[in-house]
Amino acid sequence: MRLSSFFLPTLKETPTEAQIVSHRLMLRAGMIRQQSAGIYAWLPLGHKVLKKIEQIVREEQDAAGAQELLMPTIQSADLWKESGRYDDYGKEMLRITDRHEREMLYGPTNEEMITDIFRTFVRSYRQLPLNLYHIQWKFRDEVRPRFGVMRGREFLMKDAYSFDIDPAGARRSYQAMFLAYLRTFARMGLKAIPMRADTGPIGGDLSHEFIILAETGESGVFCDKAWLDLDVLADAPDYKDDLQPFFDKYTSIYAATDEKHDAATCPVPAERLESARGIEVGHIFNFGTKYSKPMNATVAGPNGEPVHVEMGSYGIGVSRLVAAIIEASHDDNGIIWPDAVAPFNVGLVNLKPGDAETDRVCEELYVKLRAQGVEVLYDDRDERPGVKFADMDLIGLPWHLVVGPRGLKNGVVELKRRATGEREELSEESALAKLAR
RNA sequence: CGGGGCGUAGCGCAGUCUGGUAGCGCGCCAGUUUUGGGUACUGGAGGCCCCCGGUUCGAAUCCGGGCGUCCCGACCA
Repeated sequence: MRLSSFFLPTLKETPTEAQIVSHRLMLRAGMIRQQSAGIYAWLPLGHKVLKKIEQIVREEQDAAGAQELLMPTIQSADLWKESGRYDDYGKEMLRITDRHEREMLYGPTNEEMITDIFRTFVRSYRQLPLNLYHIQWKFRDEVRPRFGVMRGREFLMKDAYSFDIDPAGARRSYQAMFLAYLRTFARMGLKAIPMRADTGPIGGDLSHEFIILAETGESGVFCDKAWLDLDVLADAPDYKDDLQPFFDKYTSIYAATDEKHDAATCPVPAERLESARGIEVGHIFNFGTKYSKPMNATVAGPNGEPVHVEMGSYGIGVSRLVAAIIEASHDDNGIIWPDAVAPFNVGLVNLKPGDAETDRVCEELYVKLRAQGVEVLYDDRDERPGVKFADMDLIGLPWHLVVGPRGLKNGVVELKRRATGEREELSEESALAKLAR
């Protein structure tokens, strides 16, 4: 993509409404535009990141055996009356009346609907286990939306729902999602720590929150320093194997939010205790038959008798993750995207458009990089070098490939790693080799 | 849902107290200049001063009502 034609409305000044760093940077980097309190339009750069995150979530859900479908954002109130939540959910649920005076709602979650789909089509325990998920916009009418997309009213969420014939099966489903979540966040370059959680209004008896560490996080967390050295991707078992040992290992290492942490009873000695800030980005629940009973979702068991299915639900805040990643990865100059979620891999900076040799080398690099499968944002604008460097740092692409007459005179281009600020002068060929995927 | 703040050019703000031709910086457009970290100068475009009503010869400014938005608290992925 050529920056001269890319829709990227960056801001030099910070809008006053933005209080936290991710919100400020998302506005300044031209990623989002607020349309109403807690409701945002995603501009091209933000949209690209959102899609990258969504895709990693999708791949890990698929790998764990979940299947994607897509349910609507607007739901009928009837299903919610059946589960009893229509009255329980309160003002957070946005209620809508259609032209026929029918009660509708903009879904804050989908347990009822997925249970309805399940009970319509699944008749036998032989069709289990089953895990269905979708990635869809949700709406919760927060009293006080804030912090940009971190706590908006409209948000993109992946929610998965598991169905099993018995509690043992439900536990396996839960463990598979537990593993999938650790892998998902690790792939995004995040350190995510599962913490035992209250089950809240959704109910159930087994639940973990996944908290990623970020200096500017909303809540305080305490954990064993052992967490910091764990490499989940290297450690992860195969989904076909027994996941219990892995689950036991990861649930036994101490971690607690500050509400639950008690210095007096903490099993971790002070020198091994890490105190940090964190942001919740995922939450998983096992809630047994909470919905299958009132909504009568049964399958025929091995002896032919109907059995209420055991369910669980598993959420990841996809749009929140965009902000959470920025909270965890930025500096004074702007965003620092982890490679896996960066909107482009490389920012190619032409320091002197109009200079024949500089233009020629840039065009060549632009073509060759893309041929190598590298996503490139080519800054071909007629702007001052300072403007280009500042914008490139702000939008945080992982690699900056800087081409100017001064370097070309010596046959070199400059490659900068955004995260470390490390710069290296090298030949065009070596730069291409280094950036090859 | 309690308490507070703010709505003036795309963004950041002054002007409101004390009513009298609507301003500044950044950005944008044209030109000159500059050329490896947001350059300098010249010229220009751009405003239902949040909305409705009232007071007044005259309202961005005073009064009443509404809406939007942000912050603190309680609540939440």
